[in-house]
Amino acid sequence: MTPRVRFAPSPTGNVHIGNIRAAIFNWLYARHEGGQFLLRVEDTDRERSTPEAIRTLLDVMAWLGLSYDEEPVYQSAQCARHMAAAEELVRQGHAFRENKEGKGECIVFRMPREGRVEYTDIVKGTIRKKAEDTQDFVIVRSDGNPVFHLANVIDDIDMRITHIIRGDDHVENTFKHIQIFRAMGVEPPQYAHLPMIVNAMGKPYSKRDGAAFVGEFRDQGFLPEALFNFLALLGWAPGEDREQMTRDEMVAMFTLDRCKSSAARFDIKKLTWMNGEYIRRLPPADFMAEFKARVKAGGYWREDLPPAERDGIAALVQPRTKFYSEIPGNCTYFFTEDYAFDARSVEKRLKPEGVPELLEAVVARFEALPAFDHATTEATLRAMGDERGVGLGGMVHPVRVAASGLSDGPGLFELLVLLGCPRACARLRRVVARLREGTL
RNA sequence: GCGCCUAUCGUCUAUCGGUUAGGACAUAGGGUUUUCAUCCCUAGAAGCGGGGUUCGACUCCCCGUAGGCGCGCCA
Repeated sequence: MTPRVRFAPSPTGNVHIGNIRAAIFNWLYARHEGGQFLLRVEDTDRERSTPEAIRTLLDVMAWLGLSYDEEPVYQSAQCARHMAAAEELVRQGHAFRENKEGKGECIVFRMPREGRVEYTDIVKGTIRKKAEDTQDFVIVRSDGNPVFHLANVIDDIDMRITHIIRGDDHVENTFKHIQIFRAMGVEPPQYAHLPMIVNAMGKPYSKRDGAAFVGEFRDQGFLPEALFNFLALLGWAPGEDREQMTRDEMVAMFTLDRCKSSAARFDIKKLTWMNGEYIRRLPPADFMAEFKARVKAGGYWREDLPPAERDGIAALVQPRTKFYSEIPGNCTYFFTEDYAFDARSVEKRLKPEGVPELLEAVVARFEALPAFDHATTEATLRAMGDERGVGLGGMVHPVRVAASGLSDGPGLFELLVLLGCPRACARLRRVVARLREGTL
């Protein structure tokens, strides 16, 4: 029998990072085992389960590449089936009607009165509980609607789910669930409860800890591959010190018995590092697509940019980008003459005595150059640095700040060549003028 | 309160009774580079406490301690 697993979120408009991690583990397990990964939308809460919320859920799944194998099941459509099951349970004596607190008649499921209830969790081992520590629970509300436990189990039966991989917060529910399975005459599936993801304080990860929803990571410019890789490593380690892996590699190595059972802290620094790794390895065309979109959104994009210049800029920005939302903030000077000057850099590199004269001298030499390329610009500044006894650095720093407004970024000569001689010299001249006016 | 679960560097983790307890992120220092990023090198950094079992415990058992989860006519 091939394994069938499912991701069963309730669509609330945002998909929490902990939730999607469960989806990832289910997906990896299914793909590793050659089984099926199914999606069940638990949309019984009609208020929150709006079409937009469902849309968001599907978008997030697609973004992360969490492909599912059959048409999604919408739980709201299964209500009649749930009720029929409840009636059956009453008929069999596994459940009974009761009017608690005068709210009207509801259906209560009977838990065992003696002995113990236990199951073997693939990641946590055997978990057991004395029957006396369990309690009967409502499966159909007095308003006639099935409760989560009932709906969840009946749907899992109907979908022929073989392995339930979900968050740790469900371990207690599992005692209830396996009893419903048995009462329905169905052998319970295998369970694997994943550790929770917690924040830097070790508390449950929430909105207050920064990005908590998948959409926020996407907006900040994290790559789905990086987020997927990072999340897969929270509670799972393939061994052999493997960390950065392709999706195929993860699929090949994923097993539930290598999952840990203790909570994992979400370390945004490591995610950021990993994202930088993924961005650096991106094919230039892929980077360009996002680069262009971000620059455009920032209002800096110029359609008239020659392709060579455009590609050159992206090539310089790509290796320095850790996440996309750094764009275009870290490279506006490529697109506009009205770039911002970093105050500390100006103070350190442009304010010292003699800088205007130095920049003027650079302009004079640059404009006399027969060719304006990496070799000639570097040779020029190197020679000037030697003549003045300030070294190459003494030339590069002021020129960089004048030309870009910043003291860090791509190599100066790459930058100058991309700007071209006329534009670069105009920038230096403008800086000289502003320094003399005292307007910088 | 009751029940269940968990416990290795600051963080993610490896270790399935015998290791100088390994790797990665982060941090610090150094090298390369015109800066930044990258890259390379180096350093510091861990088995919660107490009992057992064993020739030998991070590893198995028990007791503490701490934390998490659950105890809804929420999901």
